[in-house]
This record gives sequence, C-alpha cells and structure tokens, in this order.
Amino acid sequence: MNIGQAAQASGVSAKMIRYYESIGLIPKTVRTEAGYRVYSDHDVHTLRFIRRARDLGFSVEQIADLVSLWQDRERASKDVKDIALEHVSVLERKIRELQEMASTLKHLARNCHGDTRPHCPILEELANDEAGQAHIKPDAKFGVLGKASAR
Amino acid sequence: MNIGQAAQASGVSAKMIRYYESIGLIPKTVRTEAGYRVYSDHDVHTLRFIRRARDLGFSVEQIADLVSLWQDRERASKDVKDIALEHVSVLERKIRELQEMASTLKHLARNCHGDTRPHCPILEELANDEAGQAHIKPDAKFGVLGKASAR
DNA sequence: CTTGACCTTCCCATCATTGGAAGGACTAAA
DNA sequence: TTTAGTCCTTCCAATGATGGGAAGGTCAAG
Repeated sequence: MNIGQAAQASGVSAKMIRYYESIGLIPKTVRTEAGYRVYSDHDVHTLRFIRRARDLGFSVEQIADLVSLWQDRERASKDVKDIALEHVSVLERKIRELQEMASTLKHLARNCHGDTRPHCPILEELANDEAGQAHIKPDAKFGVLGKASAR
Repeated sequence: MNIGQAAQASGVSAKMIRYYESIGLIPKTVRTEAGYRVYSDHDVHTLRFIRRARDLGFSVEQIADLVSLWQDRERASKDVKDIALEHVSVLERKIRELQEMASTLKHLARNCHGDTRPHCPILEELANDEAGQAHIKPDAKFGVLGKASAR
C-alpha cells in the first residue's frame, strides 16, 4: 500500500508519516523501484498506535518511548505507567493554568457592561500597575496555548 | 531608559520587546545617537499591559486589538468584552480537551499494575484497533499542548 | 585605556504540523 | 499513444512565542 492509503487507514497524514520516518520514530520503509514507500498492515497498526498516543497529548519523544515499550515483550508495565502518569501531571498543571485564566477573565467580563460606552473593567485590570502578575507561573517547557495540531 | 531597564520594569524580556516592535505591536522607539532604544514610563506601562494580557493567554493578535481599544477613548466596552469572552470559550474548549485526555489516561493508569510484568492496559488501549479515536476533535487552530512561552 | 556590562542586528532552534513548488510515476480514458 | 489527472518524491518555508548565541558597537567606572 502506498503512503496515501496508509495515511487514510491510520489517520496520520502522509506528511506526518514522512516526518515520523525522518526523525526515526518509525523505521524506513521498503520502496518500490520508482521510490514509492510501501506499507503493510502492520505498519498501519503502528501508525494507529502513534496517532492514538498523539491524541492523548503525548509528545513525539514520549511516543517513541511508548512504541519501544510496546514492542518490548519484556517491558515492565511500570515504565509505561510512569510515562502516562508523568503526562497526566503535565496535563493537570496545564488545566489549572487555563482554569485560572478563564476564571479571571470571566470575573472581569461579568463586571463589564459590554455596551457602547468606553468604561471597561477588563482594560482597567490589564492597565492596573498594581495587578498581581503571578497567579500561576507558566511552566518553562510548555506554554499555555499551543499551536496547530490541526487535523 | 534602555531596553534592559524597560524589560526589568515591565516583566517583558528585552528579546520580546524587540520582537513586539518588529511585528508592530508596539511602535518604534526613539533611539539614542548610538542606536540604543529609549523607553519612557509610558512605554513601560504599555509593556505591562501587554504582559498581563499575555499572562491571561491572549494571542499577540488579540493583544494588538486590546491595546488599540485601550488607547481608544471612544471604544465600546462590548468590543473588549467580546474579545475576552471569545478567548474564554477557547480556553474552556482547551480545558475540556485536556480533561478528556487526563481522565482517559488516569483511567488506564488505574488499571495498570505498574510492576515489573509486561501486561499493560495502557499499551493495549493504544494498540486497540477498535479504539475510539474521536473523544474530542482537537480544533483546527490550536493544538493541545503548546510550546515554550517560557518565562 | 581597559574591563565589563550593556546594546545592536542577524540567524538558529524549539514543537508538530501544514503548505507549496518542481518534477517523476502511474493509471484510465480518448 | 498521447494526454489528463492523481499520486508520489524531495526540498524549503511558515506557523507562534520565545530563547540562545555570535559578532560587533557603546558606555561608564576604575
């Protein structure tokens, strides 16, 4: 099967399949004489695994670890669980950050008339030199709003 | 005051101040003869406004809108509120996505012994060809985990 | 007049992903 | 058989916000 079919069957775009190959997340495939990549059902299965891990927000690095544990019959389930729980704690931290932002904003918006007049507590708060800048410190590795994982 | 002092006083790094200038979020500053940027207290005030908006997760684009409303004495507070509420809804969607991931993972981890044996429901789920790939579709514009907003 | 702290611009990296260009390969229909 | 259209290939660039660092100019204090 060609890359387009593998993409369709796995839910991972052809672009990303090539990318995953380039960074070594998946091995280099067999090629046809013309240079086309050829995929087996087994490859598609691996791609689906990767897609599901990605859907759960794992980084490519973590996914690489998960794939290698998946393929290791002698793995310790603890190693998998550790990765998962570490990720859960990152997710939960991010959730708290976002909740903090949302609740601050909702509070401000509730106090804003939202009419044609200029008075606005939201702007007042942003302009307030006293304002506490440090509800929750964003962590160093991940920001708070991310960018395209568009699919 | 020089850029370093403005950075310190505003909480926005010198790098980011130059970047904000380059993309037009803030106007080009006066320069000394030697080419050093010079900032006033008023500039610092604007930078603080920007930093606070950023701390609330607004995009640079939204911040540009907020700054311009801030400086517009004839603004309608509704315009500000709309931006804020739109952002709240983005935040809340993202929160739901992350919560969905975290709860799925916690559930799986709860059922994983986490010992030295290989059996692992987490991997089983990732490898499960039946698995629902579509709890919540990540939206097209923002991914789920972001990258450095490190500060 | 040197040292060190600051400033300048420019380029690169991050992370996962998409877009597009230029060109080759394949397939089905005219 | 030629042609159209779809697929594939590689390569390069952009996204968003931020940091790192190099190479070189400026300034203040000693």
